[in-house]
Amino acid sequence: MAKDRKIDVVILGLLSHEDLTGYDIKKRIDGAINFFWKGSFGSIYPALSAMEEAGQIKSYRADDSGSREKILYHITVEGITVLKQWLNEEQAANELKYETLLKLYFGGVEGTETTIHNIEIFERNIKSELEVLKMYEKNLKKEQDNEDHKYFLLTVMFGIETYEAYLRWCTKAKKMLRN
Amino acid sequence: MAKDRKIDVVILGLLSHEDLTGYDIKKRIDGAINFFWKGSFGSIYPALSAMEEAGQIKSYRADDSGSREKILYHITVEGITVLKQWLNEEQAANELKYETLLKLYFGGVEGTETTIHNIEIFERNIKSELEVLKMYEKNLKKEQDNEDHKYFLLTVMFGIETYEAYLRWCTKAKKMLRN
DNA sequence: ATCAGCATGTAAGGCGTTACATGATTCA
DNA sequence: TGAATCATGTAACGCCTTACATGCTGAT
Repeated sequence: MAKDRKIDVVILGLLSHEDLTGYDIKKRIDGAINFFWKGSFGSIYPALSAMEEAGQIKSYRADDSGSREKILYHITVEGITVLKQWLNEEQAANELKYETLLKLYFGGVEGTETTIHNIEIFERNIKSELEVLKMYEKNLKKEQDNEDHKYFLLTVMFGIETYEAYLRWCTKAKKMLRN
Repeated sequence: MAKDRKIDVVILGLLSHEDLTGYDIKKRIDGAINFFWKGSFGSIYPALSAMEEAGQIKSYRADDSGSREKILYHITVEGITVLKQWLNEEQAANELKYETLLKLYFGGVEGTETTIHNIEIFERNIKSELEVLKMYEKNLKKEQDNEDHKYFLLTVMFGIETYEAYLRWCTKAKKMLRN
C-alpha cells in the first residue's frame, strides 16, 4: 500500500464484503462511514488503478450486457493480506480537526455574542447529524444476527455517544458564557 | 487569506494576544491547541512569509542584541480584520478522521480478538490524553479572572467531555464484543 | 423533453508533512 | 564536551479536493 494513502484500506475493507464499482464505493463512503472518514472520486478512481496494478484487486466488466459500461472490482488474496496487515498494526492515526474549537479558542477577539452564535451553529449541525446516526442505529439493531452489522453498529454507537457529549457541552458552554 | 490555508487564522489568533516568533507559534500549537489542530514548521514559516507579504502581520528583530537571531511577528490592523471576518463566517469545517473507527468498521475481517485489541490501544491513548487535558483544566480554572482563559477553558472542557464519552464507549464496545 | 442520478475518469493546484540543512545557546 | 532545545528555513513529495469533461439511463 502507498505509504499514507489510507483510502486504499477503505476500498479493501468495502471490497472484502462484496464486489463494487468505484461509484458504489463512493456511495458507501458517503453513508455510515462519512462521519469518521471521507473520500472523493478524485481519490477513489486513481487508487483503484494503482491497487489493481499492485495486484490487490481485480477488475471485470459487469456481464449484464444491456446496461452501460460498469467496472466492478473484486479483492484478491493479496488484497486481503494487506487489509489484515493494516488491521493488526498497532498505530492508528486519529485526528480531530475542528474549526469550531479554533474559533472558540480565539473567541476573546470578538466576544461572547459571536462565540455563542458559533456554538449554536455547531449545535444545530450536530443535532441533525445525530438524527442520521440514530436512524442508522435503528436499522442496524434490527439485523443484529448479521456478524458484520455488529461492527457497523459499534461505529454508529461511537458517533452517538460522542455527539451527545458534544450537545451536553454546548449547553454547558453557553451557560458559562452568559454567566 | 489563502482560500483553504487555515494555519493563517491560527497564527493570527495567537498573534492577537502577543508577539511571537515562528518557533513560539509552533510551541503554542503543540500545547492546548494540539488536540483539535496541528501545525508543522514546514507550514508555519511559509505562512508567516505569505501573511507578511499580504500585510496581515509585520516582522521585527528582537532588540536584545546579545541573543541570536530571532524574528518576532506583530499582527496589523489588516490582520485583525481578517481574523474577525473568519470568526464571523457561518461555516466551519469540523472533521473527524479516526483510523480506529475504520478498523472497527472492518473488524469482521479479523474478528473479535483483534478488534478488542485495537479498542484497548485507543483506550490507553485517550486515557493519557485525558490526563493532559485535566491538567490544563486545573491550571486554567485557577485563573478564571482572565477573560481569554475562559475561552481556552471551554475548548479543554470540550476535550474532556468528548474523551470521557470515548472511554464510556470503549467499555460498552468491549462488553458487546465479548457478548 | 428534461433533470436527477448513474458511471468513469483527468487535471490543476493547494495544503501539509517529513526530512534535510544549519547553527547558536544552555545546562548537566 | 555533548545533548537538548532554541531558531529559521527549504525541498521533495504525496495526498486530496475541486472542477472539469463526457455520456447513458430512468423517471416525471
